[in-house]
Amino acid sequence: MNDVARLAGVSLKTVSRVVNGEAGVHPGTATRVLAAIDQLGFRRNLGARNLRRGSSTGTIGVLLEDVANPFYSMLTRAVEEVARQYDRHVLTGSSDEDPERERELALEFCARRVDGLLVVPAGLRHGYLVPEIHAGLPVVFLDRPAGDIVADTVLVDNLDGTVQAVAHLARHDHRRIAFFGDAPTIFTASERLRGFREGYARAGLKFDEDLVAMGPHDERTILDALRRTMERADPATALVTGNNRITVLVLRALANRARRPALVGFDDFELADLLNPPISVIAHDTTALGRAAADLLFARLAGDNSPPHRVTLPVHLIARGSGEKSQ
Amino acid sequence: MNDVARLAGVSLKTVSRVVNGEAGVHPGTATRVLAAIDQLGFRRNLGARNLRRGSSTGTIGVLLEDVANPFYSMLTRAVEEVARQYDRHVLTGSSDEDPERERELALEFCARRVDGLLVVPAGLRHGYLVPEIHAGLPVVFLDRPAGDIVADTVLVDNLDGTVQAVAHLARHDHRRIAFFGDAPTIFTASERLRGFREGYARAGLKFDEDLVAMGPHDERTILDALRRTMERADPATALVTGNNRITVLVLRALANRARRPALVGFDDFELADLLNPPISVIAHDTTALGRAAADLLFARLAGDNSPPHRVTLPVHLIARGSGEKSQ
DNA sequence: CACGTCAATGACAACGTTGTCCAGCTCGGG
DNA sequence: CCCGAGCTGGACAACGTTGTCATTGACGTG
Repeated sequence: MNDVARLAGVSLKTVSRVVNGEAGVHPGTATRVLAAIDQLGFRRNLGARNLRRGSSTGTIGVLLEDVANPFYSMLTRAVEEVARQYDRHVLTGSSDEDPERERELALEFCARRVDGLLVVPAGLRHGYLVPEIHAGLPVVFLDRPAGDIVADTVLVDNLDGTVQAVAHLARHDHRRIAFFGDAPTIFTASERLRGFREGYARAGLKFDEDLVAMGPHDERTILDALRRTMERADPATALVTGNNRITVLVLRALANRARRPALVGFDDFELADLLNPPISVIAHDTTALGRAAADLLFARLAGDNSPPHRVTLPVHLIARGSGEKSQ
Repeated sequence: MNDVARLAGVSLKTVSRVVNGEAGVHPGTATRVLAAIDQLGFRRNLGARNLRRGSSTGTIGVLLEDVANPFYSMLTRAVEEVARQYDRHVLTGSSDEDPERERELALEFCARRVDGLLVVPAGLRHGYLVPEIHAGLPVVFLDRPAGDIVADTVLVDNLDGTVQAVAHLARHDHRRIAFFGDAPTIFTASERLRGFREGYARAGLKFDEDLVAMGPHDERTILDALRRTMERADPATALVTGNNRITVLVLRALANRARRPALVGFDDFELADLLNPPISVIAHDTTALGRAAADLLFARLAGDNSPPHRVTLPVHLIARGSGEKSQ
């Protein structure tokens, strides 16, 4: 900016005025300054600007498990869209379900003075965020609640989802239904398991612990789980899968089997309707989830300081056929 | 930091020393300072730090079409992974294929003093980046080349991809093959079309312009295109789709049809192997693409100033069945 | 002509850090 | 007892901006 001023033969402050479109600069002077800016390829340093003005950095941080997972990338996009309306940019970080990594990223983002933080928490302890929140940083938890602090949270109705899944399968005469879920330390996984039991209870079925296989899952554990639950004297005739990844693992494992259990998966996914049979799922509006969380964040930034909200978005079962009978 | 100094009863500079782990601070003093930091919830302002030190901001910018598209989210993740190795964070921006938006985002990222820029270009003119590149900003173009400037670029072998697709279909006795591609202004789309023609030539087939339908595509244009190419006296018996989205649109449009053309899609996608028939695709290693581009960027940051590279990654056909005959 | 008004511009401090340099203290050796 | 070395700690400037206030000169008015 100094160089620009020198080249245009004006003071630093005048350049600043031109750059900021402030009134009270002679048009001729402004033209000279703009020419100098162009010639030097000057671009004002937003870091310095924000420092001086004490204003926001214009960024928000998003912490999630893995941007490559379609579920999270849709969330990210929804957040980006809202952020754009408020002239903010998005810093993303993938925690890979590692609480320590999540903490590092969160504190790093704080040191960068993000205006707010959206977190899909991996860990259960978020005390480290308390000073930041206290210092005025808005934080919204997304898809999962914070472990040990009260804060804004936007969830989907996990429990109701698996309740509906079991009800649907029971309606189609399934009596022995298995559940393959993610690691029970993950909130959504344990909620979905809870809903699964609840569904059994409401359908008046006898719950059998042996039909539950919690993760983390990979190809091998899924094959194991299928063997344990399907190849026995009283096999499960139906299966509920606890998230999109597990659903895909199961589909792949079942691909070449003659007999397949009926199936309802948690999370909708692209092409579910084009498989044979089309896969019934518990769907929720991922975009709405991201948008709701971002809206809440920006409401906080705009000064809303009501007590922490906890929003639960509905889920709904999309019956496509795979839940109706074993094939 | 001032407050911390006051509380600990030391000078500003001593706090700075403690925060930076510099030598020459009495352990007792350090402890007092750390306690004060803890008590006040102090977190150093990285913006100010970078300003003062004139050092990097520790961020790189990634510009792409849409983070929600699995192809781009895999790229993003690969980039994030490399960035992490170099202690950098990632700012993403979706341009939605709008060159103006891309330009805005790029310049905004420059003003934020990102250390480097990875761009999947939407527009054809990138002159606006010249001053920045000249000023030392490393920029790597990814998946598509820059329109009008020479710069580092990492591509996949689009041409070879559709050449292979046509060869594969011709090998299975298809003589009339249609191509549904994206808007021809998009580099990858026009390259793939070029490869498609080249494939016809190499297979000794007679090219028919009427079997080509370039986008942008949506549900309606795909239905139109299918009608035009398939419901005629001399219908196409096979189809090459120009990217993952178009492939999915086609699959959905064909879902309830009795007769389906043979199909080869550009871009692999999850579950392609589980459809009926399994979909043959031209696959490329998306993660490798993102990694290669990021590696190149960080090489530049590390001081490599050899002439611009242009890397082309290979593609390969995965024959799964859908390319073999019409059903 | 003196004065107030207004438009245009500039000098200076400050944002929160860190690098440079210097001052004070302690301690051991001569 | 003096001196220098080594260890602590602080004062000050600077990074690139912008907010505040002062200065300059031109102009219109009584």
